[in-house]
Amino acid sequence: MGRQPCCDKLGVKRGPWTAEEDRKLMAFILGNAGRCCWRAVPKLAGLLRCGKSCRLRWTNYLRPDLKRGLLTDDEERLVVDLHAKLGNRWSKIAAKLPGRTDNEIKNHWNTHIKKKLIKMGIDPITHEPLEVRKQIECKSNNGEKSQQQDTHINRDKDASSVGSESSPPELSGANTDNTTGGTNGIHDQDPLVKWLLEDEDDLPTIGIVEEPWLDFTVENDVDKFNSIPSAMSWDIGATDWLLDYQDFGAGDSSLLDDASMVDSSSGSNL
DNA sequence: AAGGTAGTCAACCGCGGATCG
DNA sequence: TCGATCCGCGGTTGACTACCT
Repeated sequence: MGRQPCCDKLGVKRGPWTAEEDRKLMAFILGNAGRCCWRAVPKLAGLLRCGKSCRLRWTNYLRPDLKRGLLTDDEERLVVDLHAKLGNRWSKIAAKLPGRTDNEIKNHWNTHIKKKLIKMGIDPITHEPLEVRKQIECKSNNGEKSQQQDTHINRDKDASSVGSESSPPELSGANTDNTTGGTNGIHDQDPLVKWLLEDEDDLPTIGIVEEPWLDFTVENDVDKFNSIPSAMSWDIGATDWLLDYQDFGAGDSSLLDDASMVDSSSGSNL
């Protein structure tokens, strides 16, 4: 493809992860949560991967708190609403859906929700009814600038624009009352946006647990983590998954190759 | 049955921001 | 203050699968 590899080291493995690699990564992270940076993980875990690849594999697939399977209708609606407010800021959206990853939501958006919205006659970019969009484009062609597209682009580019943009598109998807347009500061009063803008500390508790293993960054204080009992990570709601995972057995090379196995083991869905 | 096409999703890439010395 | 390093994010790719002809 002509792109430079993210890791210039020769011999770094790429492509799909094997069950053995998954096992190594899981074992290392669970045993050493927070004790080093991602860059050091592959070396210490005995993997021929770059740290970035390890982090991605962990956050998108191996994390114990992940749900698997299709998004529920409620989750889809929430994604649509959040997308209307935030645009393609998938990580922010994912942060409001416990157990879902930004990658998963992004994929689901592109493969499912986008089409649904179009079928419903809603523009997946602006969240305006397509008829309204056509009218706007007509106006735009007559010399009037289309605020809709610009607004969305700005939102994508500038996180700080949320709540300050001049004419944000209103909620769409389940909410069809999206033709009212916005006024300055409208998002300041929007409970959804308020919620979105809350600090991570203020996340609602629905389905969210403390996740020390997720705080696997270089900033973590090594001593602090050393002081945490090694079993602690598993006392907070994700142990069932681990138990199921372990039940597959170390000799089961097909482990995790089949996503459905993980689906059934996680057993959770909204 | 075989080949082509579309859909899905895991994984990769490069950029921007945060942090550190 | 500045440069180096690392991480996280969003966009994109490509392998795999299902469906169609």
